[in-house]
Amino acid sequence: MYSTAVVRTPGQRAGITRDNVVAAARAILHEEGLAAVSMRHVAARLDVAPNALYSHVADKNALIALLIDAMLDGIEAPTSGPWRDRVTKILADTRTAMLAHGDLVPLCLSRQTIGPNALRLGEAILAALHVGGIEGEAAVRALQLMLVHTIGASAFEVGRRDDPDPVSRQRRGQETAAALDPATHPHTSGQSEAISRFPGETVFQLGLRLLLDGLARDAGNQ
Amino acid sequence: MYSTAVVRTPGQRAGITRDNVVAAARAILHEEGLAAVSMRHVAARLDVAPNALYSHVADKNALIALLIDAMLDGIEAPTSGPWRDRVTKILADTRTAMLAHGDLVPLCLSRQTIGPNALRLGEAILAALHVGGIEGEAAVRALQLMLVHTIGASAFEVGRRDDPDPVSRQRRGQETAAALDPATHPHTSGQSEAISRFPGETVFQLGLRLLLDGLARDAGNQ
DNA sequence: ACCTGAACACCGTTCAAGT
DNA sequence: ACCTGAACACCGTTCAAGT
Repeated sequence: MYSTAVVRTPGQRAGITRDNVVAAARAILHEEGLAAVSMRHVAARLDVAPNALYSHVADKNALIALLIDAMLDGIEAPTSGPWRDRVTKILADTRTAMLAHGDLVPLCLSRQTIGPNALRLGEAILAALHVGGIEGEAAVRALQLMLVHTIGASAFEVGRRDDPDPVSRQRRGQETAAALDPATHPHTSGQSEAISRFPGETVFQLGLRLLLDGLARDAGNQ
Repeated sequence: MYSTAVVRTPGQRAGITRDNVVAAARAILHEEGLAAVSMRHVAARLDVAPNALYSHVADKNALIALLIDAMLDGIEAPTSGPWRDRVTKILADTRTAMLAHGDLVPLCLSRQTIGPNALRLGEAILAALHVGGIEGEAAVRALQLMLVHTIGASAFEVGRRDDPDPVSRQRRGQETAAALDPATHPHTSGQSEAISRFPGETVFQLGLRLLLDGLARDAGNQ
């Protein structure tokens, strides 16, 4: 497929654009996962030398930032309906998009994403909060709070989904059997089954509801 | 310091233990950050060959898991006082520990941590929730919800703290100026200052309060 | 401006061998 | 069981050079 013999000499151009680079990276991300998204691998798929990418992207970090915003591409922001429903819809769609790109989720929390899609959806949420009487700095804190919940819950879910049986995996590395000892860990041992599960949709909706309830109440009290 | 000439022949032992490996990794983590925590670097600090570590640790993944649990080492779980204060104390201390080991935080969300410290603190939170009338599966979901918030907010904070001016950094890679256009992004442009800030302590305490309020209310209604 | 060749300074992990 | 030597198959990035 890719990495067929390159027949270009130093002076010739390959006709690569930044969109091409991002598209190739996305393809690799979906087909082989984040670990396979290396500069060299992306370059090979485009049939260019590894360092050719640096003409279109500052470094790998910048490429990842582009991938993150591209993940939010299809999400639309409703402009009508009750404000809480609007917020919930946007964040639920965001969660769905993140679950489809699991590898990328942990990176979303640890870097501020200010791509066009992130800005568009953030603006829509601030607009909806405004309708609900949440404005100014309070609205920004509310947005950040809900982003932490949405991205955090998604990362939590992906980690458990992609790592089916961490108990038996980690057992040959730590003394985990203590969790099952009712003497030292009565509550944990009784709920070990529930702990190993993570009903993502349920927890996401529950947390978002609790946050919105509280935020709406705080706004009303002022 | 390390990587002085190794004078051991194949048959001889270096006397390394797993605790030594973890300690060396922690030292590197603190002094040079997560990126510097490589198997080869850790081995060099212990004056052993890179592959010698595999006698004490399954792979790098297992080493990271040990580092994560070690991060929670000093946190104590209160056994008296109001149940909400107990939960808040444990999670606030967890947040503090995470902020001190910023690099590690994103990894905490994407992998289930079942080391002894994580289990100990989880048990303490479940015990406190029990006092508050939150039991069984509801308690587990409450715990997961609060962990998502605590770890998520920490990751959010670290990402912004360690990346001081992401706007000017990413500007040479995406069209971010749209955020400042009042026509398309009225709410965002008006709050761009507040958005670039993230008052970690405030947001953490706010979110935890809202979650606990809601959880307590839900428990009372049943 | 865009691309290649070559290189630098790294990675994690495995395999065979030594005591 | 614990460790070394050597190797495999990779990384991201830079520098000089070509058109």
